[in-house]
Amino acid sequence: MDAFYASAEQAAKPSLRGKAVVVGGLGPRGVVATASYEARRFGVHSAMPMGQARRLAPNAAYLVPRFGLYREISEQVMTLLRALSPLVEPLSLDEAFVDLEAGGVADDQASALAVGERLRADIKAVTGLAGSVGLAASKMLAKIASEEAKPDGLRLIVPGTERDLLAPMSVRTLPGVGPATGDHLRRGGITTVGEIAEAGEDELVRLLGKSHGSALYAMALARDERPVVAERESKSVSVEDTYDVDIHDRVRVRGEVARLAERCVERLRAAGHSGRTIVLKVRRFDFSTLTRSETLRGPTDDPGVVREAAARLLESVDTTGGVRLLGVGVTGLADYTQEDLFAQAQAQAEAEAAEALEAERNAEGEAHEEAQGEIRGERDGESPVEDVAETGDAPIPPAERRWAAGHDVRHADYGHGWVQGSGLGRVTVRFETPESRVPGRVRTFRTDDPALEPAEPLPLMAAPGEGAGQGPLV
DNA sequence: TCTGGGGTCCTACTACGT
DNA sequence: TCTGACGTAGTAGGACCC
Repeated sequence: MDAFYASAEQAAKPSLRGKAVVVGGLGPRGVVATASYEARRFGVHSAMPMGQARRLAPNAAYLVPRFGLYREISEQVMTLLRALSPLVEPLSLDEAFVDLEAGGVADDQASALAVGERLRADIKAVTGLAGSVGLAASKMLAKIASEEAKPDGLRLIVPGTERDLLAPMSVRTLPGVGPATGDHLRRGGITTVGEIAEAGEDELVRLLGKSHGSALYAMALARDERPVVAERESKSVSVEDTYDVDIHDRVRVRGEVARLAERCVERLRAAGHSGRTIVLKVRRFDFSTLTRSETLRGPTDDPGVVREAAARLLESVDTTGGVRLLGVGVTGLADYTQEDLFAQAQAQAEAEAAEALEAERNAEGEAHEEAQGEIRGERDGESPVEDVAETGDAPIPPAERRWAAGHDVRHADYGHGWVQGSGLGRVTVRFETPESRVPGRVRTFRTDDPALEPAEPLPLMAAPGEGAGQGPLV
Protein backbone atom coordinates (compact mmCIF):
# COMPACT_ATOMS: atom_id res chain seq x y z
CA MET A 1 0.00 0.00 0.00
CA ASP A 2 1.31 3.44 -0.85
CA ALA A 3 2.00 5.81 2.09
CA PHE A 4 -0.49 3.62 3.88
CA TYR A 5 -1.37 5.44 7.10
CA ALA A 6 -1.42 8.84 5.41
CA SER A 7 -3.51 7.53 2.49
CA ALA A 8 -6.00 5.97 4.88
CA GLU A 9 -6.34 9.30 6.70
CA GLN A 10 -6.81 11.16 3.43
CA ALA A 11 -9.51 8.70 2.40
CA ALA A 12 -11.23 9.14 5.75
CA LYS A 13 -10.96 12.94 5.68
CA PRO A 14 -11.87 14.48 2.31
CA SER A 15 -10.48 17.89 3.30
CA LEU A 16 -6.98 16.33 3.46
CA ARG A 17 -7.00 14.83 -0.02
CA GLY A 18 -4.22 16.29 -2.12
CA LYS A 19 -2.72 17.92 1.00
CA ALA A 20 0.45 17.21 2.94
CA VAL A 21 -0.39 14.77 5.73
CA VAL A 22 2.03 13.50 8.34
CA VAL A 23 1.14 10.62 10.67
CA GLY A 24 3.21 9.90 13.74
CA GLY A 25 3.82 10.68 17.39
CA LEU A 26 2.96 14.30 18.13
CA GLY A 27 4.82 14.58 21.41
CA PRO A 28 8.18 16.31 21.83
CA ARG A 29 9.98 13.07 21.00
CA GLY A 30 7.69 11.82 18.27
CA VAL A 31 8.85 10.65 14.87
CA VAL A 32 7.12 10.41 11.50
CA ALA A 33 5.48 7.05 10.81
CA THR A 34 4.22 7.92 7.33
CA ALA A 35 4.16 11.07 5.20
CA SER A 36 1.80 11.49 2.27
CA TYR A 37 3.42 11.99 -1.14
CA GLU A 38 2.46 15.67 -0.90
CA ALA A 39 4.40 15.95 2.38
CA ARG A 40 7.36 14.07 0.93
CA ARG A 41 7.79 16.87 -1.57
CA PHE A 42 8.83 19.06 1.38
CA GLY A 43 11.46 16.52 2.36
CA VAL A 44 9.44 14.86 5.12
CA HIS A 45 10.00 11.11 5.40
CA SER A 46 9.49 8.17 7.75
CA ALA A 47 11.55 8.06 10.97
CA MET A 48 12.24 11.81 10.81
CA PRO A 49 11.84 13.62 14.15
CA MET A 50 8.47 15.33 14.19
CA GLY A 51 10.01 18.69 15.05
CA GLN A 52 12.09 18.58 11.90
CA ALA A 53 9.02 17.61 9.86
CA ARG A 54 7.13 20.59 11.25
CA ARG A 55 9.92 22.93 10.24
CA LEU A 56 9.98 21.50 6.71
CA ALA A 57 6.21 21.38 6.26
CA PRO A 58 4.61 23.75 8.77
CA ASN A 59 1.26 23.72 7.02
CA ALA A 60 0.85 19.95 6.78
CA ALA A 61 -1.83 18.16 8.78
CA TYR A 62 -0.27 16.31 11.73
CA LEU A 63 -2.20 13.29 12.97
CA VAL A 64 -1.68 10.46 15.43
CA PRO A 65 -1.90 6.93 13.99
CA ARG A 66 -5.18 5.02 14.29
CA PHE A 67 -4.08 1.41 14.18
CA GLY A 68 -7.58 0.05 14.58
CA LEU A 69 -8.58 1.62 11.27
CA TYR A 70 -5.39 0.51 9.54
CA ARG A 71 -5.80 -3.05 10.79
CA GLU A 72 -9.31 -3.25 9.39
CA ILE A 73 -8.15 -2.04 5.98
CA SER A 74 -5.17 -4.38 6.12
CA GLU A 75 -7.44 -7.34 6.81
CA GLN A 76 -9.54 -6.46 3.78
CA VAL A 77 -6.43 -6.45 1.59
CA MET A 78 -5.07 -9.69 3.09
CA THR A 79 -8.42 -11.35 2.34
CA LEU A 80 -8.01 -10.37 -1.32
CA LEU A 81 -4.47 -11.79 -1.32
CA ARG A 82 -5.56 -15.07 0.25
CA ALA A 83 -8.06 -15.47 -2.55
CA LEU A 84 -5.08 -15.56 -4.93
CA SER A 85 -3.00 -18.14 -3.10
CA PRO A 86 -2.85 -20.11 0.15
CA LEU A 87 0.73 -18.87 0.58
CA VAL A 88 0.52 -15.26 1.80
CA GLU A 89 3.27 -13.89 4.05
CA PRO A 90 2.32 -10.57 5.67
CA LEU A 91 5.35 -8.36 6.34
CA SER A 92 3.46 -5.60 8.07
CA LEU A 93 0.00 -4.05 7.98
CA ASP A 94 0.57 -2.77 4.46
CA GLU A 95 2.83 -5.29 2.76
CA ALA A 96 2.78 -9.01 1.96
CA PHE A 97 4.40 -11.60 -0.26
CA VAL A 98 2.11 -13.90 -2.28
CA ASP A 99 3.30 -17.12 -3.92
CA LEU A 100 1.24 -17.06 -7.10
CA GLU A 101 2.55 -20.43 -8.24
CA ALA A 102 1.08 -22.03 -5.11
CA GLY A 103 -2.19 -20.37 -6.06
CA GLY A 104 -2.21 -22.07 -9.45
CA VAL A 105 -1.53 -18.94 -11.48
CA ALA A 106 0.12 -19.83 -14.80
CA ASP A 107 3.79 -18.78 -14.71
CA ASP A 108 3.76 -16.78 -17.92
CA GLN A 109 4.18 -13.02 -17.81
CA ALA A 110 0.78 -12.22 -19.26
CA SER A 111 -1.02 -14.22 -16.56
CA ALA A 112 1.03 -12.63 -13.79
CA LEU A 113 0.39 -9.14 -15.12
CA ALA A 114 -3.33 -9.83 -15.42
CA VAL A 115 -3.50 -11.06 -11.82
CA GLY A 116 -1.53 -8.03 -10.63
CA GLU A 117 -3.76 -5.53 -12.39
CA ARG A 118 -6.91 -7.24 -11.19
CA LEU A 119 -5.58 -7.21 -7.63
CA ARG A 120 -4.86 -3.51 -7.79
CA ALA A 121 -8.36 -2.85 -9.09
CA ASP A 122 -9.87 -5.01 -6.34
CA ILE A 123 -7.88 -3.23 -3.63
CA LYS A 124 -9.07 0.10 -4.99
CA ALA A 125 -12.69 -1.08 -5.13
CA VAL A 126 -12.72 -2.60 -1.65
CA THR A 127 -10.63 -0.08 0.29
CA GLY A 128 -10.59 3.01 -1.90
CA LEU A 129 -6.81 3.09 -1.57
CA ALA A 130 -3.99 2.65 -4.06
CA GLY A 131 -1.78 -0.41 -3.83
CA SER A 132 1.34 -1.18 -5.83
CA VAL A 133 2.30 -4.63 -7.07
CA GLY A 134 5.75 -6.02 -7.79
CA LEU A 135 6.00 -9.27 -9.75
CA ALA A 136 9.21 -11.28 -9.85
CA ALA A 137 10.76 -14.69 -9.35
CA SER A 138 11.86 -14.16 -5.73
CA LYS A 139 10.89 -12.24 -2.64
CA MET A 140 13.84 -9.87 -2.87
CA LEU A 141 13.09 -8.99 -6.48
CA ALA A 142 9.35 -8.71 -5.88
CA LYS A 143 10.08 -6.25 -3.10
CA ILE A 144 12.35 -4.18 -5.30
CA ALA A 145 9.75 -4.31 -8.07
CA SER A 146 7.00 -3.07 -5.76
CA GLU A 147 9.19 -0.17 -4.59
CA GLU A 148 9.75 0.75 -8.23
CA ALA A 149 6.02 0.45 -8.92
CA LYS A 150 5.10 3.06 -6.29
CA PRO A 151 3.05 5.11 -6.29
CA ASP A 152 -0.02 3.35 -7.63
CA GLY A 153 1.67 1.13 -10.18
CA LEU A 154 2.68 -2.35 -11.24
CA ARG A 155 6.14 -3.57 -12.17
CA LEU A 156 7.27 -6.94 -13.46
CA ILE A 157 10.91 -7.97 -13.47
CA VAL A 158 11.37 -10.23 -16.48
CA PRO A 159 13.30 -13.41 -15.67
CA GLY A 160 16.80 -13.22 -17.13
CA THR A 161 17.06 -9.43 -16.77
CA GLU A 162 17.57 -9.39 -13.01
CA ARG A 163 21.33 -8.93 -12.80
CA ASP A 164 21.44 -6.18 -15.40
CA LEU A 165 18.65 -4.42 -13.58
CA LEU A 166 20.30 -4.68 -10.17
CA ALA A 167 23.87 -3.83 -11.22
CA PRO A 168 23.62 -0.02 -11.26
CA MET A 169 21.43 0.17 -8.15
CA SER A 170 22.72 1.39 -4.79
CA VAL A 171 23.71 -1.30 -2.31
CA ARG A 172 21.03 0.20 -0.06
CA THR A 173 18.43 -1.27 -2.43
CA LEU A 174 19.19 -4.76 -1.14
CA PRO A 175 17.26 -5.94 1.91
CA GLY A 176 19.49 -6.04 4.97
CA VAL A 177 21.70 -3.16 3.89
CA GLY A 178 21.04 -0.23 6.19
CA PRO A 179 23.14 2.82 7.07
CA ALA A 180 25.85 0.85 8.93
CA THR A 181 26.38 -1.87 6.32
CA GLY A 182 26.10 0.72 3.56
CA ASP A 183 28.94 2.73 5.15
CA HIS A 184 30.98 -0.39 5.67
CA LEU A 185 30.68 -1.31 1.99
CA ARG A 186 31.39 2.24 0.89
CA ARG A 187 34.61 2.26 2.88
CA GLY A 188 35.49 -0.94 1.01
CA GLY A 189 34.92 0.90 -2.25
CA ILE A 190 31.56 -0.73 -2.97
CA THR A 191 28.53 1.46 -3.65
CA THR A 192 26.47 -0.47 -6.24
CA VAL A 193 24.99 -3.95 -6.41
CA GLY A 194 27.14 -4.66 -9.47
CA GLU A 195 30.26 -3.90 -7.45
CA ILE A 196 29.18 -6.43 -4.82
CA ALA A 197 28.92 -9.07 -7.54
CA GLU A 198 32.33 -8.10 -8.92
CA ALA A 199 34.00 -8.10 -5.51
CA GLY A 200 33.28 -11.78 -5.04
CA GLU A 201 32.02 -13.74 -2.06
CA ASP A 202 35.35 -13.93 -0.23
CA GLU A 203 35.70 -10.15 -0.16
CA LEU A 204 32.12 -9.72 1.03
CA VAL A 205 32.69 -12.25 3.82
CA ARG A 206 35.90 -10.45 4.76
CA LEU A 207 34.03 -7.13 4.97
CA LEU A 208 30.78 -8.25 6.62
CA GLY A 209 31.31 -11.66 8.12
CA LYS A 210 30.22 -15.09 6.98
CA SER A 211 26.48 -14.90 7.30
CA HIS A 212 25.85 -11.39 6.11
CA GLY A 213 28.59 -11.46 3.45
CA SER A 214 27.44 -14.65 1.79
CA ALA A 215 23.79 -13.64 1.91
CA LEU A 216 24.50 -10.26 0.36
CA TYR A 217 26.66 -11.74 -2.37
CA ALA A 218 23.85 -14.14 -3.30
CA MET A 219 21.36 -11.28 -3.40
CA ALA A 220 23.65 -9.27 -5.69
CA LEU A 221 23.60 -12.20 -8.10
CA ALA A 222 19.79 -12.13 -7.85
CA ARG A 223 19.82 -15.44 -6.03
CA ASP A 224 17.15 -15.60 -3.36
CA GLU A 225 15.61 -18.97 -2.56
CA ARG A 226 13.66 -17.91 0.54
CA PRO A 227 10.20 -19.44 0.41
CA VAL A 228 6.97 -17.56 1.09
CA VAL A 229 5.97 -18.63 4.60
CA ALA A 230 2.32 -18.23 5.52
CA GLU A 231 2.50 -18.92 9.26
CA ARG A 232 5.22 -17.31 11.34
CA GLU A 233 5.56 -18.04 15.05
CA SER A 234 6.42 -14.92 17.01
CA LYS A 235 9.60 -15.18 19.06
CA SER A 236 9.28 -12.35 21.53
CA VAL A 237 6.78 -9.93 23.01
CA SER A 238 7.78 -6.55 24.33
CA VAL A 239 6.48 -3.13 25.29
CA GLU A 240 8.38 0.09 25.66
CA ASP A 241 7.66 3.73 26.31
CA THR A 242 9.68 6.81 25.51
CA TYR A 243 9.00 9.57 28.01
CA ASP A 244 8.42 13.15 27.02
CA VAL A 245 10.82 14.19 29.77
CA ASP A 246 13.69 12.05 31.11
CA ILE A 247 12.89 10.32 34.39
CA HIS A 248 15.45 10.88 37.13
CA ASP A 249 13.59 9.60 40.16
CA ARG A 250 14.64 6.01 40.80
CA VAL A 251 11.35 5.25 42.52
CA ARG A 252 9.47 6.36 39.44
CA VAL A 253 11.73 4.29 37.23
CA ARG A 254 10.88 1.23 39.32
CA GLY A 255 7.19 2.04 39.07
CA GLU A 256 7.36 2.40 35.31
CA VAL A 257 9.22 -0.90 34.93
CA ALA A 258 6.56 -2.65 37.00
CA ARG A 259 3.82 -1.12 34.85
CA LEU A 260 5.58 -2.12 31.63
CA ALA A 261 6.03 -5.67 32.94
CA GLU A 262 2.29 -5.93 33.51
CA ARG A 263 1.50 -4.59 30.06
CA CYS A 264 3.98 -7.02 28.55
CA VAL A 265 2.32 -9.96 30.30
CA GLU A 266 -1.09 -8.77 29.11
CA ARG A 267 0.21 -8.96 25.55
CA LEU A 268 1.89 -12.28 26.20
CA ARG A 269 -1.30 -13.79 27.55
CA ALA A 270 -3.44 -12.32 24.80
CA ALA A 271 -1.16 -14.10 22.32
CA GLY A 272 -1.55 -17.36 24.26
CA HIS A 273 2.13 -17.53 25.13
CA SER A 274 4.43 -17.74 28.09
CA GLY A 275 8.15 -17.01 28.03
CA ARG A 276 11.34 -17.95 29.77
CA THR A 277 13.70 -15.00 29.31
CA ILE A 278 12.84 -11.56 30.68
CA VAL A 279 14.56 -8.58 29.04
CA LEU A 280 14.82 -5.09 30.45
CA LYS A 281 15.69 -2.25 28.09
CA VAL A 282 16.90 1.16 29.24
CA ARG A 283 17.70 4.08 26.99
CA ARG A 284 19.55 6.72 28.96
CA PHE A 285 19.52 10.49 28.71
CA ASP A 286 22.41 10.35 26.19
CA PHE A 287 20.54 7.85 23.96
CA SER A 288 22.87 5.01 24.94
CA THR A 289 20.82 1.82 25.19
CA LEU A 290 21.35 -1.06 27.59
CA THR A 291 19.62 -4.41 27.80
CA ARG A 292 19.72 -6.81 30.69
CA SER A 293 18.15 -10.24 30.61
CA GLU A 294 17.47 -13.12 32.94
CA THR A 295 16.43 -16.64 32.01
CA LEU A 296 14.04 -18.42 34.36
CA ARG A 297 13.90 -22.14 35.06
CA GLY A 298 10.73 -22.46 33.03
CA PRO A 299 8.36 -20.33 30.97
CA THR A 300 5.92 -18.07 32.78
CA ASP A 301 3.03 -15.74 32.07
CA ASP A 302 2.77 -14.67 35.66
CA PRO A 303 2.80 -10.87 36.00
CA GLY A 304 4.38 -11.07 39.45
CA VAL A 305 7.24 -13.25 38.23
CA VAL A 306 7.95 -11.00 35.23
CA ARG A 307 7.66 -7.86 37.33
CA GLU A 308 10.11 -9.15 39.91
CA ALA A 309 12.60 -10.32 37.30
CA ALA A 310 12.45 -6.92 35.61
CA ALA A 311 12.94 -5.23 38.98
CA ARG A 312 16.01 -7.39 39.68
CA LEU A 313 17.45 -6.53 36.27
CA LEU A 314 16.88 -2.84 36.92
CA GLU A 315 19.04 -3.04 40.03
CA SER A 316 22.09 -3.71 37.82
CA VAL A 317 21.54 -0.57 35.74
CA ASP A 318 22.80 2.88 36.58
CA THR A 319 20.07 5.40 35.80
CA THR A 320 21.68 8.50 37.22
CA GLY A 321 21.47 11.20 34.60
CA GLY A 322 17.94 10.11 33.70
CA VAL A 323 16.25 7.66 31.35
CA ARG A 324 14.28 8.53 28.23
CA LEU A 325 12.96 5.04 27.44
CA LEU A 326 12.12 1.92 29.39
CA GLY A 327 11.04 -1.42 27.97
CA VAL A 328 10.21 -4.91 29.19
CA GLY A 329 10.17 -7.94 26.91
CA VAL A 330 9.84 -11.68 27.08
CA THR A 331 11.57 -14.14 24.73
CA GLY A 332 11.99 -17.87 24.62
CA LEU A 333 8.25 -18.18 24.03
CA ALA A 334 6.28 -21.33 24.73
CA ASP A 335 2.58 -22.09 24.71
CA TYR A 336 2.57 -23.56 28.18
CA THR A 337 3.68 -22.46 31.64
CA GLN A 338 5.30 -24.14 34.59
CA GLU A 339 2.85 -22.88 37.08
CA ASP A 340 3.01 -24.41 40.48
CA LEU A 341 0.70 -23.91 43.37
CA PHE A 342 2.97 -21.32 44.88
CA ALA A 343 2.95 -19.24 41.71
CA GLN A 344 -0.80 -19.50 41.46
CA ALA A 345 -1.24 -18.40 45.03
CA GLN A 346 1.18 -15.56 44.42
CA ALA A 347 -0.70 -14.59 41.26
CA GLN A 348 -3.89 -14.34 43.26
CA ALA A 349 -2.21 -12.05 45.77
CA GLU A 350 -0.67 -9.99 42.96
CA ALA A 351 -4.03 -9.57 41.27
CA GLU A 352 -5.61 -8.34 44.44
CA ALA A 353 -2.74 -5.95 45.07
CA ALA A 354 -2.96 -4.68 41.50
CA GLU A 355 -6.69 -4.12 41.86
CA ALA A 356 -6.14 -2.15 45.02
CA LEU A 357 -3.43 -0.11 43.29
CA GLU A 358 -5.70 0.46 40.32
CA ALA A 359 -8.49 1.68 42.56
CA GLU A 360 -6.04 3.98 44.27
CA ARG A 361 -4.81 5.32 40.95
CA ASN A 362 -8.36 5.90 39.75
CA ALA A 363 -9.06 7.83 42.87
CA GLU A 364 -5.94 9.93 42.25
CA GLY A 365 -6.99 10.84 38.75
CA GLU A 366 -8.30 8.60 36.02
CA ALA A 367 -6.55 10.67 33.40
CA HIS A 368 -3.27 8.92 34.12
CA GLU A 369 -4.27 5.47 32.93
CA GLU A 370 -6.21 6.88 30.02
CA ALA A 371 -3.16 8.68 28.76
CA GLN A 372 -1.02 5.59 29.14
CA GLY A 373 -3.59 3.66 27.12
CA GLU A 374 -3.21 6.16 24.36
CA ILE A 375 0.55 5.74 24.28
CA ARG A 376 0.08 2.00 24.27
CA GLY A 377 -2.62 1.72 21.65
CA GLU A 378 -2.06 4.73 19.52
CA ARG A 379 1.57 5.67 20.02
CA ASP A 380 0.35 9.10 20.78
CA GLY A 381 3.16 11.21 22.04
CA GLU A 382 0.80 13.95 23.12
CA SER A 383 0.37 12.63 26.58
CA PRO A 384 1.87 15.01 29.08
CA VAL A 385 2.04 12.36 31.76
CA GLU A 386 5.74 12.84 32.28
CA ASP A 387 5.40 16.54 32.76
CA VAL A 388 2.73 15.91 35.31
CA ALA A 389 4.91 13.50 37.22
CA GLU A 390 8.14 15.42 36.90
CA THR A 391 6.89 18.88 37.59
CA GLY A 392 4.17 18.11 40.05
CA ASP A 393 1.63 20.02 37.99
CA ALA A 394 -1.99 19.18 38.59
CA PRO A 395 -3.15 16.34 36.31
CA ILE A 396 -4.87 17.58 33.18
CA PRO A 397 -8.54 16.60 33.34
CA PRO A 398 -9.65 13.84 30.97
CA ALA A 399 -11.68 16.17 28.81
CA GLU A 400 -8.53 18.11 27.96
CA ARG A 401 -6.66 15.16 26.62
CA ARG A 402 -9.37 13.06 25.03
CA TRP A 403 -9.27 14.84 21.71
CA ALA A 404 -6.27 13.48 19.84
CA ALA A 405 -5.62 15.08 16.46
CA GLY A 406 -7.23 13.06 13.69
CA HIS A 407 -9.53 10.98 15.87
CA ASP A 408 -13.20 10.65 14.98
CA VAL A 409 -15.89 12.32 17.02
CA ARG A 410 -19.66 12.67 16.90
CA HIS A 411 -21.58 15.78 17.87
CA ALA A 412 -25.24 15.57 18.86
CA ASP A 413 -26.20 18.40 16.47
CA TYR A 414 -23.55 18.37 13.75
CA GLY A 415 -22.94 14.66 13.29
CA HIS A 416 -19.68 12.91 12.45
CA GLY A 417 -16.34 14.69 12.26
CA TRP A 418 -12.72 14.56 13.28
CA VAL A 419 -10.48 16.50 15.62
CA GLN A 420 -8.35 19.08 13.85
CA GLY A 421 -6.73 20.25 17.02
CA SER A 422 -7.27 21.02 20.66
CA GLY A 423 -5.83 23.06 23.46
CA LEU A 424 -6.61 25.85 25.92
CA GLY A 425 -9.91 24.22 26.75
CA ARG A 426 -11.09 24.22 23.13
CA VAL A 427 -11.33 21.51 20.51
CA THR A 428 -11.70 22.21 16.81
CA VAL A 429 -13.66 19.69 14.77
CA ARG A 430 -14.14 19.38 11.03
CA PHE A 431 -17.49 17.79 10.22
CA GLU A 432 -17.06 15.48 7.27
CA THR A 433 -17.11 11.77 6.43
CA PRO A 434 -15.30 9.68 3.82
CA GLU A 435 -18.37 10.19 1.64
CA SER A 436 -18.32 13.98 1.76
CA ARG A 437 -17.85 15.52 -1.67
CA VAL A 438 -16.52 18.84 -0.39
CA PRO A 439 -14.42 19.64 2.69
CA GLY A 440 -16.61 19.81 5.77
CA ARG A 441 -17.23 22.83 7.98
CA VAL A 442 -15.06 23.53 10.98
CA ARG A 443 -16.44 24.35 14.41
CA THR A 444 -14.82 24.89 17.79
CA PHE A 445 -16.23 23.66 21.10
CA ARG A 446 -15.27 23.60 24.71
CA THR A 447 -13.34 20.40 25.42
CA ASP A 448 -15.94 19.42 27.99
CA ASP A 449 -18.91 20.01 25.65
CA PRO A 450 -21.34 17.20 26.60
CA ALA A 451 -22.69 17.03 23.05
CA LEU A 452 -19.30 15.92 21.75
CA GLU A 453 -18.13 12.34 22.10
CA PRO A 454 -15.44 10.08 20.60
CA ALA A 455 -16.60 7.96 17.67
CA GLU A 456 -15.47 4.90 15.75
CA PRO A 457 -13.93 5.44 12.30
CA LEU A 458 -16.42 5.19 9.45
CA PRO A 459 -15.88 2.74 6.55
CA LEU A 460 -13.81 4.29 3.78
CA MET A 461 -16.05 2.72 1.17
CA ALA A 462 -19.78 2.53 1.86
CA ALA A 463 -21.22 -0.95 1.40
CA PRO A 464 -23.50 -1.23 -1.66
CA GLY A 465 -26.80 0.46 -0.94
CA GLU A 466 -25.53 2.05 2.23
CA GLY A 467 -24.65 5.59 3.05
CA ALA A 468 -21.77 6.65 5.23
CA GLY A 469 -21.88 5.79 8.88
CA GLN A 470 -24.00 2.70 8.49
CA GLY A 471 -21.78 0.38 10.44
CA PRO A 472 -18.31 -0.96 10.96
CA LEU A 473 -15.95 -2.08 8.26
CA VAL A 474 -16.48 -5.69 7.19
C1' DT B 1 12.68 20.83 20.80
C1' DC B 2 16.98 14.88 17.29
C1' DT B 3 16.44 10.29 17.15
C1' DG B 4 9.05 5.79 18.22
C1' DG B 5 7.56 0.99 18.84
C1' DG B 6 7.67 -3.82 17.97
C1' DG B 7 9.92 -7.01 16.09
C1' DT B 8 13.97 -10.47 13.85
C1' DC B 9 18.53 -11.94 13.15
C1' DC B 10 23.45 -12.05 13.83
C1' DT B 11 27.87 -11.76 16.33
C1' DA B 12 30.92 -11.81 20.16
C1' DC B 13 31.92 -13.20 24.55
C1' DT B 14 31.61 -16.04 28.71
C1' DA B 15 30.49 -19.98 31.47
C1' DC B 16 30.02 -24.65 31.85
C1' DG B 17 29.79 -29.64 31.09
C1' DT B 18 31.80 -33.49 28.71
C1' DT C 1 44.65 -35.47 37.71
C1' DC C 2 45.22 -31.83 34.54
C1' DT C 3 44.36 -29.68 30.18
C1' DG C 4 42.46 -28.53 25.75
C1' DA C 5 38.74 -28.92 22.38
C1' DC C 6 34.14 -28.55 21.53
C1' DG C 7 29.19 -27.83 21.82
C1' DT C 8 25.58 -25.38 24.04
C1' DA C 9 23.26 -21.83 26.68
C1' DG C 10 23.01 -17.42 28.32
C1' DT C 11 23.92 -12.59 27.83
C1' DA C 12 24.67 -8.05 25.58
C1' DG C 13 24.81 -5.23 21.78
C1' DG C 14 24.12 -3.84 17.04
C1' DA C 15 21.87 -3.67 12.55
C1' DC C 16 17.89 -3.78 10.11
C1' DC C 17 12.88 -3.65 8.80
C1' DC C 18 8.15 -1.60 8.57
